[in-house]
Amino acid sequence: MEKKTSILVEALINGKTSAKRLQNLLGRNDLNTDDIVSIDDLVMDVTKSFVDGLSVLSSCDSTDPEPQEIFTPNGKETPPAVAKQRRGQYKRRTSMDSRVKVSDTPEDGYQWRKYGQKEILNSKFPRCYFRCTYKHDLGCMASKHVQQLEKNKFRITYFGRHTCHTTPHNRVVPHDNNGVVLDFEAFKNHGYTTNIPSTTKIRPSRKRKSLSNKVSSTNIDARLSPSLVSDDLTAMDDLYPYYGTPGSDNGSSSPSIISDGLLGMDIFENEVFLREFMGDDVHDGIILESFWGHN
DNA sequence: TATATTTGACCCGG
DNA sequence: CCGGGTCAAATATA
Ligand SMILES: [Zn+2]
Repeated sequence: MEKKTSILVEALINGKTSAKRLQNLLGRNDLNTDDIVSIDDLVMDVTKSFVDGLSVLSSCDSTDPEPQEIFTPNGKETPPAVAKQRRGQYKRRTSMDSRVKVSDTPEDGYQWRKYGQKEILNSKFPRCYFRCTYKHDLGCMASKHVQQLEKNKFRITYFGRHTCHTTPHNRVVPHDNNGVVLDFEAFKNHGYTTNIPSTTKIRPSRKRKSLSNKVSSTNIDARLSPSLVSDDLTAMDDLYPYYGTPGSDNGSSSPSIISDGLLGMDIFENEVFLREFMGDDVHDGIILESFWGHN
């Protein structure tokens, strides 16, 4: 049966996909508890694909005759003509496990690949669909939908989580930029506070170089939301920049840019971002630190 | 050459 | 059938 074949194929493809993701995950040595859970799930998925596939095979092997190849009467294979464009089953849509944020920029530091765009009823702007750039290379299943609500206002819905463990792009190296202002007001305006558990503690650390060496602390405009303020602004001790920009800049040209801009903070996906405001332009820039961990 | 975007067809649940 | 999500061939870009 064609139906059974498609079920079998789907099962095998699921197994292959899960095995690929599992391979990627096992290739790492800095697994967190989330990854452990993922590994468990992936093993279950692979097992299930075998069970499903075997189930299909055993059910049709004795009953149904083998499906014959289709030939034209004169022996030539049926030409696809314009090709049937028939596609396999689409992957199951998962509206669960989604997170939403509204931002004034569709960028978030991750590398995405656009795979679609749709006009949405009662929406002024089209909705754009993205998946992680490393979906195929690393089996990362993260994706997002971006709906522009108005000028400089985007609603971003995230699905799945990044397992690619790549560092977000577009990073800039902050120099010793005295006089830079950190505008934590950006916090409140992005709706992040509602997503931050009140019990969340900023993990203090003395191992790392204080950021106040690089940014004049007297100029820090700390208008953080109350739950995040406190003396734990020493949590800045825990903030340090990653280096490296896969883009065009070589890191030496960035300092002047930084010192001219206004910096704001961003929190997303357990990471703290510094963002640079240059007039109307906002450049997502520096990942400072993973925020609250699971272990 | 290789990778990213565009875009209409395809898929699927309601 | 419709609306929204996805696929993939054609196209663009470096
Ligand atoms: Zn990813």
